[in-house]
Amino acid sequence: MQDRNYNADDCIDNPKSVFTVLTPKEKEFLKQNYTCAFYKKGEIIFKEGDKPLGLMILAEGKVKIFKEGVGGREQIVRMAKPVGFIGYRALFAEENHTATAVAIEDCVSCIVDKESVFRVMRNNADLSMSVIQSFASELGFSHDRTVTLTQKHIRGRLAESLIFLKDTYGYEDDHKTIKIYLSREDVANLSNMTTSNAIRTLSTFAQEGVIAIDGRKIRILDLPKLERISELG
Amino acid sequence: MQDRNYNADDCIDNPKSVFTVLTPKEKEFLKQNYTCAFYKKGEIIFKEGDKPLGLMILAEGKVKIFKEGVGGREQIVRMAKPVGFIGYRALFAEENHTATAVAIEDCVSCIVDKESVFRVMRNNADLSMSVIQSFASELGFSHDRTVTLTQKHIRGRLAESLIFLKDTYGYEDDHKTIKIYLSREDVANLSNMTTSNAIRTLSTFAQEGVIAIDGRKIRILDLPKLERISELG
DNA sequence: GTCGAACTGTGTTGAATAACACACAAAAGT
DNA sequence: ACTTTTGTGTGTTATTCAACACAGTTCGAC
Repeated sequence: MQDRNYNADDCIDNPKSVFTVLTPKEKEFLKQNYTCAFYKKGEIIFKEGDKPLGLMILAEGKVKIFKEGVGGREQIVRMAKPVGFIGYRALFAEENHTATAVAIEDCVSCIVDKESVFRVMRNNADLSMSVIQSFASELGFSHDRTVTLTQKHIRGRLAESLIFLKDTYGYEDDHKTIKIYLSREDVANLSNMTTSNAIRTLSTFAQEGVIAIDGRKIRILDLPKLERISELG
Repeated sequence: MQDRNYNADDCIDNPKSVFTVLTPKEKEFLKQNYTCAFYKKGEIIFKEGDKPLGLMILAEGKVKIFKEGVGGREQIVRMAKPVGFIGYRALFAEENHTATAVAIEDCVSCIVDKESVFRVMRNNADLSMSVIQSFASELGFSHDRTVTLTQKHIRGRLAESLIFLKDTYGYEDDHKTIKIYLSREDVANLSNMTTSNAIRTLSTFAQEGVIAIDGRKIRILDLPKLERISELG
């Protein structure tokens, strides 16, 4: 965790961030009240129980957010991508973090001081509405996931997870390879199954020609079929 | 679904509602832009796919919100109580409803016109912040639920559901009976299990002296033990 | 009050999947 | 280069729980 030569202002000026609704003056204000941090792959960004210090914006890299369940078994509840918030739920609920965030690859994250965020939000209703919309979408996603993970069978759960990863991170230049490289264990923790079963089911999908596996690289060969598997449960 | 002699202004003036942060003028404005509706027990308030018309406030009664999953099997994602919002996720996400709401008992609900809500929120940051906080809490609850429903065993899931119902609706005057009367099927749909297993497990709990059952009336006799069952998974 | 439908309760069977055990490969540290 | 650790892959066993079947009971409608 150390600073690098990343241009810190990028995440506030980034056209894909929610900050596009801000006035130049407000952007300037935020830029004066934030710090940037670098995280190596595998590093913990925040932990269950930590107090949120401010609004964290993931500027570069990918992050998994998970909760520890029965017997320390982890369930991934969210996958973050740039440019997006991380740890904002706890901040706005005025609680400590109820989940842990770990860098999947090297990351750059900016933290805007809590007071500054709240001050800008008081004056700019558009920002508040953006935050509300983020929450509303996220909650919808969480409800969907609850139903999927509890009701679908292993194949359906894995298929849906692969589609979710594709939708979230997109493809590499070949338009087939999912643009994120997870361990089998992470795939399992995302899909509510054991690592063994994730490995087994991925192999089966590969045998059936739905996907191709090369180490952690997963290529989707037959998306319609994958969607069908996901639908059927 | 018909109007009754319920004093419609109650839900906006109610000290437990989020509207306490409004100025008298703003309250007056909202009161001029909303309608009230009465729903009989078992009636559908809104359905998956419906377009949200405004911000619904549950003024009286209890409501279950559920999603249809694999093979039409329903999963209850939320239990609403007065005074609280219902159907607000879809409204703020600018989507159609992704879940269905059904009255568990006779209900009164007020709908504040969408435009009016948004207008007041633009001018009153406190209201926006209240909405944000509602969302943040709800999302935390949903994440918790995902982990519970996927990882805990039947006994743990049922125990947690009973505690959840107690925390949400409280006790009757005897300080033991949970103040909501659900069918075994609803208990099952809340706890991700079949009706048969809900019945069976409730019986077991009763035999063990943890709870007492009298029809749909459930009395918690040994809360610490119930909490232990929930903890263990 | 009577009928039918929905709800509740209990036993049996079978399928899904977690748990475990182990072998091998790859990566990381010394 | 060697060891240690971590990740991957595969077979076997054990357990949980859904599915099904059926009987009794309560509730609501007529």
